Amino acid sequence: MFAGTPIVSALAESPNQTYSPRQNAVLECALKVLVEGGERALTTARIAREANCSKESLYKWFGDRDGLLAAVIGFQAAKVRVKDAGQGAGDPDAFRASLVVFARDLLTVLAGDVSLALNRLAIGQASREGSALGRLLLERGRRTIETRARALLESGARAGHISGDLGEAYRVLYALVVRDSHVRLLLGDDLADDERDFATRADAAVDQFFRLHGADGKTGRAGPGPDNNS
Amino acid sequence: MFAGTPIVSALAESPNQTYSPRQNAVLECALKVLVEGGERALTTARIAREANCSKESLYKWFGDRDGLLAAVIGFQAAKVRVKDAGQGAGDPDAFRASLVVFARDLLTVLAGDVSLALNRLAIGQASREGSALGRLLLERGRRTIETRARALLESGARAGHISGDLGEAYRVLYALVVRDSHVRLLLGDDLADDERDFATRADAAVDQFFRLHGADGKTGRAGPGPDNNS
DNA sequence: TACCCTGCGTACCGTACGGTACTGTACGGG
DNA sequence: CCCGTACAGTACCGTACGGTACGCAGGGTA
Repeated sequence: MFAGTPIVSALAESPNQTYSPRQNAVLECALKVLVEGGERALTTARIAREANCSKESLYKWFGDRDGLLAAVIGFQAAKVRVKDAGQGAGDPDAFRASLVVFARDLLTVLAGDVSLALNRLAIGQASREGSALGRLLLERGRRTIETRARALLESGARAGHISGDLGEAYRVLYALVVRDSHVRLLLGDDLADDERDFATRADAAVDQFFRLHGADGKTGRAGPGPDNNS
Repeated sequence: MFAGTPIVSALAESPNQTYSPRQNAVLECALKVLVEGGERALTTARIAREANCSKESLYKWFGDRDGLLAAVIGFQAAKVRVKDAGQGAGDPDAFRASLVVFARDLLTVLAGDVSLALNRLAIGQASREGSALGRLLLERGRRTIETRARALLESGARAGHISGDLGEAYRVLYALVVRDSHVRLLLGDDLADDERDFATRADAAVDQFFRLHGADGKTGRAGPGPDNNS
């Protein structure tokens, strides 16, 4: 996913606390436990046992359980990097293709086990404690996605492919791509077969996006806008 | 019909399980506790204390804690009724107004304390236990909203105001109205000022919906296409 | 009055978890 | 060789919770 691609603007990580390799290994282990068993399984004893470390070390490194959870979220967010996808903005087809790639990536990330587990964790803690984890997740995870998309849209706007407010355009694109799939997945619902086809969904969503925010007349496709509805 | 004898799982069958007034009062109280303090506060002891009943009664009525949670969700869902809003379909303006009302109601419900608390509860339990609560919530809560919207859209389609597949239209409408607000609220994020203006949001979303699914040329408004972007 | 049923209040039990303290051990520098 | 540091492993403690058992009051019935 972020394998060989070059890393772009990794956001000013001033508050980004870094950990030693050993601590990162423990966090990776905690993440695995979280994904496998949910929050209920994420006990300090289990993490310590799974990671072959002592509970005392956990508390020395991360303060308390909440600090550990925050570290897990920050650790995962640090692994996600913004792909450099703002190229080829001059060509309408290339721009459209970039949007489709973004949409497909977005769906893939949101539907992933790790993302779902972390979001469930943050949502479960949102009621108490001022939703610190939720804000952390939004700040670290969502921000990177948004910056990537906005850079893409901005280049498209400069090339005259789309019109309208960029922030509004981003939100519309996000809505058309994700729809209610994220919440339903968080609730444990299964996506329908056609909903699982992220490539087709991304394509259709970008079509609809261009009908709302494409520069006048342009659909982002070679031919006029399709009408595959019965 | 004697109430209180059978201890059913409340999840499997008997979807129309009804409770005595006393039990409903207890469930109402449990709902209040849940909204105020989140799942962590929803302990059997606290419910019993708050509702002036004994823990033993709770277990006799609802089986165990999970049964109680399921009963709370079912109890809340039973309070939500589908408003009969499919009138005036012949008039385009009235049809559009009905959609706007639906959109505003949808946002209001999803942003409500009770809805957020129940969704957080179900999401927190989604990882373990096969996400029974999540399915219950989707089945009871979402279904009613969807039926109302689909009836509305169907009447609009019959009157020739919109085109395209109805299911697709519903999902697009939902996406344009809700966007990512639901997830962000679940995560504890605060909506921006303009996002909190549900009336304006509903209006704009319906505008966009008509541009995607309105019968050719029709925007659902008296005048030409709107320009609500800054 | 005797009996029974319902349900409140509460004491109680087992367990699980967060957090702490203690011990043993490997390592590295002086 | 000694000492400080870091860390694994584990025993331990206080607490909170789910779930159960028991006592007791009120009301209905005969």
